[in-house]
Amino acid sequence: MPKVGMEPIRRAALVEAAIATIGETGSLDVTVSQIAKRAGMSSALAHHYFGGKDQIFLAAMRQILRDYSAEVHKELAKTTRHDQRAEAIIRANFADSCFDPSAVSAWMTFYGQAQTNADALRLLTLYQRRLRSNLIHALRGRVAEPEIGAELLAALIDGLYIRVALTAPDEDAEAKAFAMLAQLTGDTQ
Amino acid sequence: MPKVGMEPIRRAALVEAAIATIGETGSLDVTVSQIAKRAGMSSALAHHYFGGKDQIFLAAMRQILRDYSAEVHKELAKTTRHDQRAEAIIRANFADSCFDPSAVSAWMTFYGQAQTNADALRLLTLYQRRLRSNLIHALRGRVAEPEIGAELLAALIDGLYIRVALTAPDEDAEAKAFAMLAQLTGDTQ
Amino acid sequence: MPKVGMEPIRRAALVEAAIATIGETGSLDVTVSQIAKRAGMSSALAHHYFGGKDQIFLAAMRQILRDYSAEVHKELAKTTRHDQRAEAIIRANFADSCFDPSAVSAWMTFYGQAQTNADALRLLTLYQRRLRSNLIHALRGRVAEPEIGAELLAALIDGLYIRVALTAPDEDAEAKAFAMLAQLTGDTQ
Amino acid sequence: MPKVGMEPIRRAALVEAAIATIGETGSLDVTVSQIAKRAGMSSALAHHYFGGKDQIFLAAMRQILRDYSAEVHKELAKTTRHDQRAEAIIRANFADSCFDPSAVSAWMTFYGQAQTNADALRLLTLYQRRLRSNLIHALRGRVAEPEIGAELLAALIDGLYIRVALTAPDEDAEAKAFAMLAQLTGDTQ
DNA sequence: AATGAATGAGGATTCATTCAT
DNA sequence: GATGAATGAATCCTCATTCAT
Repeated sequence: MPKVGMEPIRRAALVEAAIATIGETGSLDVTVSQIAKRAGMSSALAHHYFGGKDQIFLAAMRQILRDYSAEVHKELAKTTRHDQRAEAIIRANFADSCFDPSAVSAWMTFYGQAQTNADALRLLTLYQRRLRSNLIHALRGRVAEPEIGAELLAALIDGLYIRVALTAPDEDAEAKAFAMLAQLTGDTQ
Repeated sequence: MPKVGMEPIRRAALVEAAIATIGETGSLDVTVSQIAKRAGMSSALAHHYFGGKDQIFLAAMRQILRDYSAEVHKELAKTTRHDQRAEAIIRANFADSCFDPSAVSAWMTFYGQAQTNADALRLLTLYQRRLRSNLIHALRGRVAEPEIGAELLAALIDGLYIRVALTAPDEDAEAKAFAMLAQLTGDTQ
Repeated sequence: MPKVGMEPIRRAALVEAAIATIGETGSLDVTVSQIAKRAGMSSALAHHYFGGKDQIFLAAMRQILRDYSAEVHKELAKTTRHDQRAEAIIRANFADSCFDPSAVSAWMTFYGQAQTNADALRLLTLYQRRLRSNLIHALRGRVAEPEIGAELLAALIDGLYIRVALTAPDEDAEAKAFAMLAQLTGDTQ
Repeated sequence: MPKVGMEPIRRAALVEAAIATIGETGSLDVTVSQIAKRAGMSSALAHHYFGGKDQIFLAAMRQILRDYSAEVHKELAKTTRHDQRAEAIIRANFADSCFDPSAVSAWMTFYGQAQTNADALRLLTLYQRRLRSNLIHALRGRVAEPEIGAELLAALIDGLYIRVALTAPDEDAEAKAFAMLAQLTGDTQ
């Protein structure tokens, strides 16, 4: 057991533990000690590596976004047909991994944080910009005004996500987003 | 200065102060003392009337929902034409009062709370059910499947609200919701 | 046991406890808890009344200076002869109370604090200004240049105090200061 | 790059870094890590060489005293006339190097430390004894009672130093000490 | 010789909550 | 009805110190 080069390992463990703890608790009201204990180290070490609670949270958020991006890319890679890209994005947004309690909690608290924490807001904005530009690209050629269509679809995705994640876990959000897409593209269902 | 019958006045003052304080802080990280001071009384009294912090928050949320409902009813009352009801609901959801920092903060923290706090979740579900049923009613006769249309429109409203409230304060969310409605009803703009 | 009007009592108790604790420890490395416990209350209450550790220390320093001032006035009040005032001031500066371990500790840490803490520096300057002006007044008519004489005598008093307080507890500093005064006034001893 | 014989170099670097850090901070509230980093090594190594924080401080104090002694000897070496020695000592005590922020800080914290730390007290006593014996020697033949004169002058030097270092950086302490010396020796200026 | 890793202990501060008046 | 008094519990963070490599 080498005692060198632990930093990335510890950081990753802490980020994972942070997400898990937030997920279990359902809020940001988790202590550094809880996270550190779950990650198998002292809270002092957590501070040593991250500098403070906020930065642990921020790292966790970045991880969530990375995971989400990976999901999107995975789905996009599955198809080569351009007219299937929007569907792929929708599928990614409603993948099971997105409804993992940890992810839901992190995401919701994320929205809360964005009001106070500039870094959180920046990350959130980044996510939204990416989703929007992905959708614009995917809708080009399929709808008359891709910008507007993307905006609507993006908002719908966020809105459906919240509904399903919070209040209606059993609904098929994906199907609804597909319906909306059909509506936008004028396809007959 | 009568010393009796103060309860409702005190409670209202506390609820108002709670909303204002949450709005200013941008999070639920506000102390009972802050709220009580703003309401012009001791924190002990706040506890006396509400029993605890959580219940103050809950009362504040109820108030927010009441305000929101009032806005909806006000808009609905402005028109007698049934085919204007959906528009009225949209207008209510994007009224200036909904973008008041206090309201945004309360609403976002609400989403966060809903994961842990059963009462918060119940209130949130209530809101969503009401919005949905209002929309179903409003869309009846205008779209083929009012249930699905309502679902889409509701999700879109929530999604647009989050976007605009958090990351794009200058965008015209109302116009987009109208566009979506036109899309659903098949109206040419 | 009335439960109202405790603030001044608590504050006084804390200040006294702070001085005593600093005296016992011999440094500013004392915890708020220690002070609070000695004063018979929780550390939370200490914070409640003073706002923070620094302010407790500051209050303690003010108390030390008040005590010192009282000593000076007491000695000055003992004589009506103007040509005895300098002697009175010297006596006050070397009164037993000034060599109380608590006072010595507080005074020394005071010097240390003055470099970092603006308030501490202000208090220290105040003390020095007062001593100087007292001495100028007392030397007027007895020496050719009261300002310079006062400066010298004041420095000598501080210097002797430090020596005696720290390294030579058994020396008679007062006698030396009298010798210096005689030197300045040209009196034959 | 030889790996042997580093000890004295490391120790010297740490001592210098300690003095500089104390000077910058204005207090003893500096961490071993800060000192070690400034000295270009890990805090673990600092511990390895010195055994603990206290010993680093002590070494720093010894260095300060060494520097001070060097200043005294330098000034004494400049003159061969015995009746100029007292002046030389005074000049050394108010040399610019003595008012270097680092030195002032170290010196003041020194006074504070002396109450708790036996080693610090020993060093301080050593300094005072040396100053006193230097002055006695220098005053022999110039004043009737060199012992008393030395005592007075030593106290005056310390007192003036504190005043000037802490509260009146622009005053000419040296001139005042000269005035006092003239007073003692009965010289007309 | 040198260091990154790791922690235990502690400390200031905050706050919801209770209680005597 | 109302409040000042009071606190226990908790939390973030710091730091000297130790140890394996």
